[in-house]
Amino acid sequence: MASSSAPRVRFAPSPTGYLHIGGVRTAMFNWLWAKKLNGTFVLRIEDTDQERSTEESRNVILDAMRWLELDWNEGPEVGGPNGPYFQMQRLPLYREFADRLISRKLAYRCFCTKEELDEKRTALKAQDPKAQFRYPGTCRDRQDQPDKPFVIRFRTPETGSVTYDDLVFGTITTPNTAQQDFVLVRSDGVPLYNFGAVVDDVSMGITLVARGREHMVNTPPQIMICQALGYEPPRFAHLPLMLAPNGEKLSKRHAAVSVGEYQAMGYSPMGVLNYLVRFGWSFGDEEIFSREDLIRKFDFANVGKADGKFDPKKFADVAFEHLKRPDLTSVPRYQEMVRPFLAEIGIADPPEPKLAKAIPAIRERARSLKEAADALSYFFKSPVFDEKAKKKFLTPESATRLGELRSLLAPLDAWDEASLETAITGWLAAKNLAIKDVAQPARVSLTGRTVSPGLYEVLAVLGKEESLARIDQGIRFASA
RNA sequence: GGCCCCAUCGUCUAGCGGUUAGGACACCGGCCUCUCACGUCGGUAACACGGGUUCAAUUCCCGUUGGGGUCGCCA
Repeated sequence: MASSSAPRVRFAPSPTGYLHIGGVRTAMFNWLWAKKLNGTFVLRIEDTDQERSTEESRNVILDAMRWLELDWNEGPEVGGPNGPYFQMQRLPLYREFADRLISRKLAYRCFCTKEELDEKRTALKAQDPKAQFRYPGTCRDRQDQPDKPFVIRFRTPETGSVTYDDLVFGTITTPNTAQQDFVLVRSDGVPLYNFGAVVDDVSMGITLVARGREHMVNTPPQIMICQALGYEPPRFAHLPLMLAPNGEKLSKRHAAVSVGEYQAMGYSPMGVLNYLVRFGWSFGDEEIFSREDLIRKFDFANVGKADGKFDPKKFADVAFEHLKRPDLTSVPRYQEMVRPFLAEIGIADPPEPKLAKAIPAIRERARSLKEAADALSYFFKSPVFDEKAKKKFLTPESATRLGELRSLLAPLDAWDEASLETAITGWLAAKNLAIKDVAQPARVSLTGRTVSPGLYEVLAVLGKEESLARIDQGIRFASA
């Protein structure tokens, strides 16, 4: 399927927590690029931090990816020709690549202990807090000491520079003096990020690495490793950062940052994706996109360079737009998404036809699926009365009106919105009344509250029998 | 501090030498209206600063200022 020009991209989260919305944006940009160009999206789990990696976190991340419908062509559970897709299962490969570098003197064993180095580092910092500690090169040319544990360090060239052409930032040049002899493999044989990522990227045939700008500093060392290994480096695209409203690094201190929280709040997957895609990327003046739109329109050429600040209000609005518009969220899809939220409030199995009729009535006044469930509740359960509303609108005088309304409705055969409107407006005209004279008492009777969709819509969704029963109850309350 | 990056309304952004600097969110008014929404009309609001280049700079170059990333046997 994939032609030779089709990109191979990847998303490589570490399973050390939830899936952060910044990570979602990175994953999505990669995914969009693969979809657009018929490429391959690889999901790789970077679990080399054994202290912090957990299986639970891995599952949370995979679930979030699935919820967002960012499907991967190769990776956990789907497999693929370049597996395994968990770094801890690829240890022999890293060993092999590291040995290659050592035998060519491009890397060397370092027997300095972490303690020794930490001591030197803290001593230096104590002397001059602004000084940067660099590995002094103690083991660069030292003979092997077979009994002692060692890390493997990269022999960084002392002159020259690394230049690459970033798809977003353009040409970036970094002097090699900015680098030290960094560690490739820990003393326990587990690779560090820069080495593991490069070995995997080259062995998995990754052609473009798109990731957050915080990784820009890792790119020159990674290119060095890549070239030392004898591979052509992939291309890079760094994405501007999503900061908190106050300009700090966005964390849970500032806002909800995990996908799971937005799912729980009742945002739709496309609501989440649409907000995040517009963060750093634009397509003229367009704000709202369907998934298909995005695949067609996305391009790294339209990714901006400036960091931005997260805006929960805008996020909520974009999410709402997706829920509101039938062209973006079909009624069946809406039903499927709102059902878990209905279940949460005790409406376990709402009948499909009624739900399908109710959704168009509430969708433009529910900013989230959670609000939608609430707005839908009285269609499926007895209304819960707002006491203040009851007192204000279900009065003895309104009892008369409600009685008349009931008499009007009781003989009606046609019970659709248009017929109800015709019948009721005719009656009002004959009685020289306005709809507002009867709407609120009727609304409170039918829904238990003062806020709801239009009266005719509510009646139509509720059906004749239920509507009459609720009006009767309203009359009883009003007369009491 | 070293290295790297960035700079248009409060926020997300359009703009790719000549525009009344556009859109969206938020905010403030009006309209619509059976409530609430939706919708709709309008308003407030931005090119950080200083030098160049050019007939002409928001746009190109340099500097200043401001902001950010990163300096681990984390990723």
